[in-house]
Amino acid sequence: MSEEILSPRMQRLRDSGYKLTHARITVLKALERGGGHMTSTELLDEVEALDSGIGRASVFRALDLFTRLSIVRPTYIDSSVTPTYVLMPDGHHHHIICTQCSRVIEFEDCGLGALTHTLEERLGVRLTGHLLEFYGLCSDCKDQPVREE
Amino acid sequence: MSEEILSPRMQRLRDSGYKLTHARITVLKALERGGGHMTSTELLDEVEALDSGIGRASVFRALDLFTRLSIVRPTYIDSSVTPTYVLMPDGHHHHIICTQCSRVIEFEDCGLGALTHTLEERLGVRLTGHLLEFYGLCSDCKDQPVREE
DNA sequence: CTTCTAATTGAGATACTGTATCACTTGAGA
DNA sequence: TCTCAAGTGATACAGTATCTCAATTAGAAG
Repeated sequence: MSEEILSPRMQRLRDSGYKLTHARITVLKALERGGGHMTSTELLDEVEALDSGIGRASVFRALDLFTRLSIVRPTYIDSSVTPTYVLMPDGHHHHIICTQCSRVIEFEDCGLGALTHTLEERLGVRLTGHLLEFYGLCSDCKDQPVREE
Repeated sequence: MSEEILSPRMQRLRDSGYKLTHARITVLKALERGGGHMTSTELLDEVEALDSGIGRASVFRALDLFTRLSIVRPTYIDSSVTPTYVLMPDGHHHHIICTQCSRVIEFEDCGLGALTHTLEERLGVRLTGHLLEFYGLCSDCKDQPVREE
């Protein structure tokens, strides 16, 4: 395998003391294909398409590991039954979730670099990433009353 | 019932056109007792303790409604199977999650008021709340290598 | 390259959480 | 008080994540 070109994420895996296994690499590829937002079901399908030999358990184990490494982050967008896994390219991600129609609007600038630094110094922690979510009504839902579907 | 003293949250419920039912009030009380972070299981237990006549379905329905009103927000702190419901007193909440031991450290100031305003103007949305999560290692886990338990 | 070993995996049974259904009850406006 | 849409409780059901364990594998050492 062409292991000479390791993506930064795979590098991070190895540097943290984890093995660079076929299953983990495949899950990472599937996540990257998904465009950043994927439910576990969508991910399982994508992994299945890439390599049908990989078991469910390994996919969930990889997700769990990636979460701990801030490569990915589960969040609740639509259903409470299935988290959506958000890929965090540089350890962070920001979006707006419409609480009416579940539309997700992403945005880039958050200006949280300074706060990250302040928190690390003040609390003695080591921060590897962050997720900023705003909730509200998108431009389409804004003028409709808040009601159940 | 002493309905004369309505908490701001209950007021928000009614103002949005929802009935102020016994089940919803009880779920809100249980959430407030829980100190702000509760899994659905913990919440079900707490509601059971307050009034054993309330059914599971109503608790989940209330959570769903409260989520849409930004009274509460589910987030995945520990396991991906059970979201933790975070009470958002003023529509927003901020915390740091240790990806090693799952400890949650809360902090107050986020300085996101200006960004909220900018986003509303630029994107034409109506924002009712936000959740800011930082991930990393707490002061206790910082010096240990990243490993599975 | 071969050996070695702890880490990791795959399969599927299992556990558990959230949802759907439906007859009954209730909040709140008239 | 009356009325009825909104909401509820019970429970069966659906679907997702976990657990277990024998088999496999990544990567270090020789």
